Amino acid sequence: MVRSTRTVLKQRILEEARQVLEAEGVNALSTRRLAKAVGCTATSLYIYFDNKEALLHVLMEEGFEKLGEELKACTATTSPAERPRALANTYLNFGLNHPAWYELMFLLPAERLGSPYPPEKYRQGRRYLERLSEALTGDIDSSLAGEQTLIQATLLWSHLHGLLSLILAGRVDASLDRQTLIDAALDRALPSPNAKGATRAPGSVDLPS
Amino acid sequence: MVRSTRTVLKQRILEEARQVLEAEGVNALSTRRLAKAVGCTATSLYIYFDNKEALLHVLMEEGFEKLGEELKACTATTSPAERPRALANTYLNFGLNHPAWYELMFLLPAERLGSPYPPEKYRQGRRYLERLSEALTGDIDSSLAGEQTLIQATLLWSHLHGLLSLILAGRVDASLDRQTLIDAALDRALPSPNAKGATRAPGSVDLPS
DNA sequence: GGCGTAAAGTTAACACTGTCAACTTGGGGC
DNA sequence: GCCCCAAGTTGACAGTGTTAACTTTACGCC
Repeated sequence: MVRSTRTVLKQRILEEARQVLEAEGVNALSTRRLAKAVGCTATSLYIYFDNKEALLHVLMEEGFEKLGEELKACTATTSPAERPRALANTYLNFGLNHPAWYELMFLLPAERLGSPYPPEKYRQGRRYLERLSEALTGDIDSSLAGEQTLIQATLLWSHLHGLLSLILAGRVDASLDRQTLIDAALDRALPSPNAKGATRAPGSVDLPS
Repeated sequence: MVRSTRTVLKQRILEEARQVLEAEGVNALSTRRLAKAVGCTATSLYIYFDNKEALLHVLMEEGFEKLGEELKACTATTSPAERPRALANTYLNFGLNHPAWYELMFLLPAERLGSPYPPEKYRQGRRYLERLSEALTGDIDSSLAGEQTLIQATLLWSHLHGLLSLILAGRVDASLDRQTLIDAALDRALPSPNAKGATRAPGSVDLPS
């Protein structure tokens, strides 16, 4: 291993990890493989990360960052009325377009990530819920509405997450059109169904394949 | 290894697997561990199962069977009106009371189960959807309603599955009462919300811990 | 400019995992 | 009583995450 001046190795490892994740999914990530691809030994990884789990946490936070920015942008460019549906679409699109990232962030069993995922790292995740809550309550007095709003936001999240899980795992009936299913889910999950008919709602999901 | 007359070893392996699954979760299941606990070598497993995946499939089918029977019993003992909510409660209870089984059956990433889960083994799973469809349409002309009903059933399933996933992964806000959340989910997810107020609906979820 | 030190990386090993080829052993049928 | 085939084992391969002990290298300091 050529000793790199002022360790860029960590970044090269992470870059390789990103590529492997996107190309082959989360369980193709192995310490030894990353090390080999990057040209060092497996133990060198432990200079920069406490363990494999810590490496995955870094990746997860990158994912949270990315999703967070997309949701933020969505919030900024939509009216309060259309915001809930637009946010939901953004969330779904993220999962459909980056399935491996979504699996890493939300689908990976907690045990494989070192039992309790550090709570402070969930703050970023909580922000999504707060953003959803704000959107659902109309951006005002979100803290006043309190529990009831948090419940509604959690329910919306669970619905989106459930649908995404089933789709990504390939468990939905193949005869069902994905977009139809998603539209129906949004109509059901969102409080204000201004279903005017066949016109696609703003920010509708665009399928990857 | 004492040679057992007329192979009971397979059953002993499965029994041990069930115990490990329930006691320590799905990723505590390892071929060598099961073999050691049962008193044979790891390779003996391959006499009775093509591979580890095949063993897990057997367990999964047992789980499907169990869930299927609970749903069947629920269908038999409820009126058409209360059936959808009762079925949903049965599904949720199964997941909450047997988290490891639920993880094995619905949460395990498909890749870890040998890429395409044999489609014919999904028939059992499809039955749940059909049962849901029947319940949602009022038990009559379920085949006539067709796609629209299948969509609604899939949406209900995805909602229940999403909520269960988040709860089992410990990702819902700790300040939220689980039962409150579940009740709210059922009110939202089910078509006929005869929410008469504080009276608990029949077949309401009873929490395990 | 040589030198010591601490950081950066490596080697070798441990304890696991799933899986296979080749071997041995034992019980039941002829 | 013998033979055969199924049942089970041995030993190995390739892979996983991880650790302790070692070597190498870059950099600041006198």
